Amino acid sequence: MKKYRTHNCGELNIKDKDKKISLSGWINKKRDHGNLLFLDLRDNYGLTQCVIENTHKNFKELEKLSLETVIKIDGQVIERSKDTLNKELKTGEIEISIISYEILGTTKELPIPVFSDQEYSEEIRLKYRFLDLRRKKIHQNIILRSKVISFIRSEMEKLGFLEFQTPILTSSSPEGARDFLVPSRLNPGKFYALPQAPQQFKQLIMVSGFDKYFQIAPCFRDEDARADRSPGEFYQLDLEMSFVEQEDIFNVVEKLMTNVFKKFSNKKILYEKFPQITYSDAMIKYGTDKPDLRNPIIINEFTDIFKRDDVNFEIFKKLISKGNIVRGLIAKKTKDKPRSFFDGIDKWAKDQGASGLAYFTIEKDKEIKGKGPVGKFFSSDSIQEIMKISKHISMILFAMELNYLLELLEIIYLN
RNA sequence: GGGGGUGUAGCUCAGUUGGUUAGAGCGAUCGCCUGUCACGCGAUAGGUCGAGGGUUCGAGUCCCUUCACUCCCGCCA
Repeated sequence: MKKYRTHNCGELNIKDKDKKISLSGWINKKRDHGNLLFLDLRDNYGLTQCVIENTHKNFKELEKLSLETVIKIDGQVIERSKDTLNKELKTGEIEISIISYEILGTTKELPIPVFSDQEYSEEIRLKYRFLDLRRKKIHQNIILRSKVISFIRSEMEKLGFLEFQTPILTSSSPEGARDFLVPSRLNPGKFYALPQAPQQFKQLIMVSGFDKYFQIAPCFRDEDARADRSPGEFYQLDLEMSFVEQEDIFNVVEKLMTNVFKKFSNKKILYEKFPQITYSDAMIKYGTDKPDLRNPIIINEFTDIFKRDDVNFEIFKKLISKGNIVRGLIAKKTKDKPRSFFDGIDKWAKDQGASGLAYFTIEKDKEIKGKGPVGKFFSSDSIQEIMKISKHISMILFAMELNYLLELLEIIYLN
């Protein structure tokens, strides 16, 4: 018998029935029925339910052990009766009848429970990082990250890339972000910088003729955090190729990204070949150089509508004559929204620094007409002209400046 | 650097218009319970209401200062 375990907590099943085994792990959860105790033992690989009855000499001791105590259990694999199977668990067809146990590590009272889906503030999670990383979801995320990175390495190698490490302590490079600085003991008053990206070193590699380089590279930037941006330090897949054009690089990255998502995600992959949009097209249609193409809304050009004689929106007409343009969003299913919905959007636009938001909804009862603050300025004909863009529109928003529109996309999409 | 929000039990949170002894769930401790898998039931312990100052007969609640966390802006190829 091995000292700590013969199996891990995720591998025993009905085929191991009657085997004498040993497991080591953390007590994930206890269910104490007084004369019968269930104890879920957890390790990196999974959970196994162990069971002991009050006729056993160790029953009272095991009952007293607190969660997260690390123990070794010697026992026998037994088949669960049909009505006590747990299909949620890989090991749910069996359980371990405890023969003896040994405490490997005790615990104080836990500041945060491991067995819980409750969310905790980052502050408390980082303070007790070792407990946070024991929690199921976080633990599995870390395992997933390891597998993704390892997969990326093997894919890059298959594509003929060589992996290089580059130095961390370096001199400052003239990039946009502020450098992290590390004082030098040997040169008092002088500092190393941490690399914002492996820029200089990979260029050295490439001019030395190594042809294809990649690195899962640590990058350090001394800038403030954001909700979606870790402060200071992150990793990026960094790559360089020799004697190639833009398309060659797209081919490598597209293949890699689709393979990663095919392997690790169940989500539908929308594009094997990434859509290519020029910067100017993206700015005109979406108002951003990183559009989310799952969002069907695009920004339309309405300057000509406002030039019509049967449209009497004088403020915009005046601005157009000075060379401004009018662009707008068409939103669906907004006709029956309460006034507060529109006021909310208007207030939001003002919060963003705009003077306000011109909008109207379209009524289609007897004749087509515009409703809302600026609806009366539009003739039936001009609205029909707008509806050529989409038959299903019910609201239209105008703004004179592109920047405000792009963020409106998001808020309307969500509503 | 600027603006907003939050801070109450170990954790997650409630606390009305300023008014008696500040509550709940989970966790902990103790007791009961032989088929649970978020087991169930009962009891007990646990509080500098972030800190400091002020207003008031009286402050978790109002005001000022300060600290921490958090979100947004700035910043980040």
